[in-house]
Amino acid sequence: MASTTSQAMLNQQQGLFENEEGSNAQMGFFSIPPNLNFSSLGSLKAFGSSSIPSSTNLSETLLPSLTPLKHREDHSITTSSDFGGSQLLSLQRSTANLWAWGEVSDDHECLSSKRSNGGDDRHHHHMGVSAMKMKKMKAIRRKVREPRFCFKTMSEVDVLDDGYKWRKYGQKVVKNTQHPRSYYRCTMDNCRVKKRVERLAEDPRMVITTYEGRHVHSPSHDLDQDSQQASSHLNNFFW
DNA sequence: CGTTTTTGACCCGCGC
DNA sequence: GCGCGGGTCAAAAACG
Repeated sequence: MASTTSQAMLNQQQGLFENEEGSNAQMGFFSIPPNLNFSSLGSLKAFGSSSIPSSTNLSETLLPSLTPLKHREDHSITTSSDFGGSQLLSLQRSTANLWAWGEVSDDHECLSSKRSNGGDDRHHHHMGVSAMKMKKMKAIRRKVREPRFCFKTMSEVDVLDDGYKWRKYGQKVVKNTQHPRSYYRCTMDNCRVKKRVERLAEDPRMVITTYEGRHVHSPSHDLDQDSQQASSHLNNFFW
């Protein structure tokens, strides 16, 4: 099985994030420059609304080194150097960009940006808790949706090493796709962060990773001082 | 032997 | 109400 990998160096990544209130979420989309590899991204953290000044330009304030991506056609396919045998490409497509501006809550809805009026589109409530727990805590309804952060990468490996330890708890074949979606949970107890990994149907080389929740701890797999330093500007807003 | 993965069952929301 | 699709559970298997 593809475990974590330092091979998962990425030439380019794109991401999408959402704050805690899903409906009026403020979302941004960024691309990560080639000089940032995934290991340094590993210290990314899903943010909560508390840490995000909602009225500011995210791409400017939060991610100074990340360039906001405009909707555009990109033809560039850059062959990478190969990292330990795994060859990576950096490729952007307009369809991918379309996806990125969609909803995070459902990957298929990601593809079709379907929210139009800002009325009551709270119908997909999609909670991040299991049915069982939902039953148990019937009284305590938590309507606060976990913050989510989702991005896609061009990678041969499905599960990218983000510095945290994950345990797989499910796998589903989603409709109209040939690649299954995998569900992971952070192994740290009391930490209920989940992540979801799947390959894009249109382009199986693309891996979509969706994080949900915030870690209540630091990465288990320790980063050396340098890499922490290197991504310190990210740490203000992520994990 | 403890931990993780696999995988079918189960639950739930939603559309018809 | 029923069926479908997606998310999670949990027992068994696999792994180290």
